[in-house]
Amino acid sequence: MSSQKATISDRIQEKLDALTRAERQLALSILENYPASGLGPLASLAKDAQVSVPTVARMVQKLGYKGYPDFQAELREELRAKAKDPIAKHDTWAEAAPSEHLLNRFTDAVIDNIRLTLGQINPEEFDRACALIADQSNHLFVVGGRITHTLAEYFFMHMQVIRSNLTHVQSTSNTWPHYLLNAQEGDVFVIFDVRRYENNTLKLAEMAHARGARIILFTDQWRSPVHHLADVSLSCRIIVPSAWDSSATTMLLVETMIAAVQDLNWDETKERMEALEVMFDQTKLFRKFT
Amino acid sequence: MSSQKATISDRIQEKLDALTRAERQLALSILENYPASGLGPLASLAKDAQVSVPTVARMVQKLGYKGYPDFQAELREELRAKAKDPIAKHDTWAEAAPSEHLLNRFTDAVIDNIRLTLGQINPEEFDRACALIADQSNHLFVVGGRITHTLAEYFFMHMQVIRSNLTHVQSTSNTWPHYLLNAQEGDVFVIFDVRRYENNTLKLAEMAHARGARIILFTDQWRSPVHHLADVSLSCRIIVPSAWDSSATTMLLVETMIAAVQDLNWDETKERMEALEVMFDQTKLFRKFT
DNA sequence: AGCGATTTGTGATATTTTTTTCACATATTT
DNA sequence: AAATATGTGAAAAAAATATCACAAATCGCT
Repeated sequence: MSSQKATISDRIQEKLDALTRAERQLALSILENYPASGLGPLASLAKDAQVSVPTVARMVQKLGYKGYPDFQAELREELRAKAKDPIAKHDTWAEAAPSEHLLNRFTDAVIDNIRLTLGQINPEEFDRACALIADQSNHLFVVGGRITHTLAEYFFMHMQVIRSNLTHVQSTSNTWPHYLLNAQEGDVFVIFDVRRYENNTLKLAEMAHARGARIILFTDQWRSPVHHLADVSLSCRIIVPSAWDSSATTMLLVETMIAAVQDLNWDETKERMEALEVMFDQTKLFRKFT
Repeated sequence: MSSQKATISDRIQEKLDALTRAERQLALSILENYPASGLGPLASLAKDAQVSVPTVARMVQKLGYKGYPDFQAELREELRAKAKDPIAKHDTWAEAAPSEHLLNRFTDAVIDNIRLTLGQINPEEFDRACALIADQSNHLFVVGGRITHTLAEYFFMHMQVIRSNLTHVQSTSNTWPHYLLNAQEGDVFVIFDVRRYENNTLKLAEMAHARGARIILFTDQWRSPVHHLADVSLSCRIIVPSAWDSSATTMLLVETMIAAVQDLNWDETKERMEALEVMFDQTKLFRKFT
């Protein structure tokens, strides 16, 4: 059911035959660089199309709009819809459920979060962060807060396999100052801090920064205050139709980073992974996967 | 360095720190559905961002434009340029990165996982699971394994706020048989088990099942053997271009379930949540979010 | 080619909308 | 407590739009 709403572009092309010479000239000019030209003032559009002002006014009414602003509003709406589109062709994600079902609304929101988050990411920064983390000559500290400690743990757990020389710090714990005693210039802190930002985390970041460590921050769209101290800030959108915030997008980034670091260290990691496999087989802790 | 001219989006992000709270709120709103919202009248933009008209006027000048129309003109120009650039037509997630960049490949895979996972979900089963979990007369056990224990913990942490009468069990721990002593008919087990499936988890499930408990299972596309015992099985696709599997989709489902259960128990939870808020404010553990 | 009908542009004007800017009260932050 | 930021309501200025009448151009047709 491609009930795709007809775009203005479609509408123009459809009516192209019913238009007069000057109007057609105008129409083609609109399509020329669509939809940018239609979003400027009427007079500019007229000038661009080398057509008079009344012609434009007459045509938009012919197309069925109340006036030029009306026409523009729909163009903007179209742009809005298109921006969200890439995969939004799905009317629903869980097709068996109505679109108002939480499954669909929640997923919509998460996809949106992913889209917006990735759109704002700076790949160079991301790569730089991965390189920092992959370098085993720096000690790696992983820091999580109250909500984020599961993400931190997830990240830490994988890093344990990928590299050595790392520590997991829980900022809500009161033992963390001890860890800092070992921190030195050049060490790397991966810090998770989303709203509501935790003062402990900020303090820890400040001390780490003072000691010359580099900070990679996973935060939300409003950015933890830690980001002033961070070498690389990755801010994720976390809004969902829930009383809670979503960590799904952050999880995606974390996993991507794990994969990237893994790739960088593949030569060594390979052996570790294989060793792990053997160990699991021996202990019969896991079933063999076929 | 890319010779791409800096977009307004870039510019906003760059200056994000130099902006005040309301301005930042506005800036994020502009980025929200970029660039459509910036192309409408100033007043609408202000309304969308829930910000006053002068704030908008002040910000665009702060960004270096002579006035709002000036700002809009550049937005249109950008749109024009983008439409002409054949390379920009690529639908990448991180637009600043080539489509072969891991950020894009990984995200593609996850979106795919989400799509396929949601497509296979039975909403009635999902709702049934939520209802079971929301019912506080059943004791709730949350069970995680080696990899999944972070997800289990995440789920448990939220459930602690939403309801009482629950226990977190780690299947890899050897203390879990003790928990089972308390399990009785009608109790609910939420079990996480993805490949490689863990024998301990299976045993635990068997015992729980034998005692008449009901099982809700989060697993992967190949399904843990536990699924034979489960009342509701939610299987998630977890394949990504990495040596590891992805938990992002499972996380999405878990969060959706948290939101759904939250909704079901909202009357009671409301108070708990508010109490929590007050507590955080008192302890000054978190900063006030505006 | 030439005629009538239709379309289009011109220039002006009225109308509406939008932008800009104020001063000041209220919030918020430091 | 002081400094800074923000919203309110209003009003002035600017810009954009909608219209009009009429002349010029174009078109369709014989």
